[in-house]
Amino acid sequence: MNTLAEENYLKSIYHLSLNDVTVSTNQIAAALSTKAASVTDMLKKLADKELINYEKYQGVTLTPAGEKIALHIIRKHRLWEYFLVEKLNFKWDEVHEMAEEMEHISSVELIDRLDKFMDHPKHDPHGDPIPDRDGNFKKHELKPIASLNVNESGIISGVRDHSPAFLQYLEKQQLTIGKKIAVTDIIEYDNSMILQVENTTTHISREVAKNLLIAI
Amino acid sequence: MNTLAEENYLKSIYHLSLNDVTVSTNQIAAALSTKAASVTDMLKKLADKELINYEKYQGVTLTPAGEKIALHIIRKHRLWEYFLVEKLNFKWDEVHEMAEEMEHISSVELIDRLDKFMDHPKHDPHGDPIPDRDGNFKKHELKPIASLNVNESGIISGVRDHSPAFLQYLEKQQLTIGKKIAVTDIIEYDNSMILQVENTTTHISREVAKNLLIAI
DNA sequence: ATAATTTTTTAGACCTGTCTAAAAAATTTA
DNA sequence: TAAATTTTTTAGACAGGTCTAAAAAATTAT
Ligand SMILES: [Mn+2]
Ligand SMILES: [Mn+2]
Ligand SMILES: [Mn+2]
Ligand SMILES: [Mn+2]
Repeated sequence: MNTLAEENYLKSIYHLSLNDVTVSTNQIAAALSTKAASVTDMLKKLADKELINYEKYQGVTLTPAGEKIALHIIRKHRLWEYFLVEKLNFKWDEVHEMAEEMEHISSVELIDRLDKFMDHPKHDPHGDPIPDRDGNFKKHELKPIASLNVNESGIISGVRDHSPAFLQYLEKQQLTIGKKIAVTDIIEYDNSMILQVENTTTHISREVAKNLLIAI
Repeated sequence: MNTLAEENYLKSIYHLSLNDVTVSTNQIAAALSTKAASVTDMLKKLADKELINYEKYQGVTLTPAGEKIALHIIRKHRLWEYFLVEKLNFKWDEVHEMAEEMEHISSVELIDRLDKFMDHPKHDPHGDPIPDRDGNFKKHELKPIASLNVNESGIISGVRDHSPAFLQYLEKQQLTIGKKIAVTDIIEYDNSMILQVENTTTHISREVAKNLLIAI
């Protein structure tokens, strides 16, 4: 159907489209750790297949067909991540690279059965929504803890940074998905925040507060 | 590490080596549905990597390193087949193509956890042995039902033909792994065999009898 | 033992996906 | 708005893997 490279480009374009309406050649190159010239080559191929809208120098957007493919890859990625954590007991910081390979397994029937086997999970281990087989999901509105004021609270529901280092740090601080947090103080000097997390008090930097998301 | 193509070649050579000490270029080409010229190209690469012993015109054998890789791919293939049947409820004739893709997922930790998740199965859904992480397995000695005489019996433990058509036929006749069978009669005219399978009587052709294996 | 046939290898081409270097276009700066 | 800078595209090359056609070696038949 589509090559591995094509799938990875479509997925990257989809993710980048969440922040910008149109996605640039250089953004894609950075996301895929490749060179701008290679991206241009691939954009032509994807445009020929009518998976993206592309005018040279104007950046790209996904066509409905391209978005559908991207969402299917993302569905597979997140279902496999859920499987790895819930069934094989991996930690949430260990599963991304494996899922990067597994998301390219092609069988639709397989992924539907996997979905059923796990009781149709709605979110992956990092709080990201899992699209259904038609690509639909309700995008939960999240905001960073950094946007809270003192005495405001919320439930941890996602992360903006998916790096193992960040995820391991959060795990150690018990700042995991589903935990209720409240802001007890904000240090004026560096804008760092003191949080109440269940029975314990935790001090996080502004940087961390920006990358840790709560449900609105 | 190794490319997908290299892994498929090593696996094919391994399987072909079970029937012949040395494996020919044409045999590999047929097994992989490719051309002899392509095989020769790849054999040079695998010989350069010291994964096969290759002298031109002399056929090939796997080196210990090549065999280790082949067994690891086969381990993954069979564990995924077991997963698909036992956990996702696929039928035994549906899983091979999916496993052909899944066997190339690289993580060793993943496959060890999968093995543990399923309680270290010793055989795949077709009765083939699953190598352990070091590539060891006890090769069960099997013989075709065709080698039995009247009144002899055995337990169905494997198949020689893995095609969906054959597997579906066996399923319909209840001739599945683990079933005890006894030969009640052999028809002289065409050498077809009458079997007692639990409470029912089944009539199978010589062709089927040759491809259905019992433990010795 | 020679000829005919089959198997295997070589030669040369092509496709995908990547790269570097250089040219062209767009954007930013002054 | 002209110059400097940045972004993007083009040109040309290369590696992996495949193919067809033809040559070479091995095997089988006569
Ligand atoms: Mn991920
Ligand atoms: Mn995730
Ligand atoms: Mn199989
Ligand atoms: Mn099998």
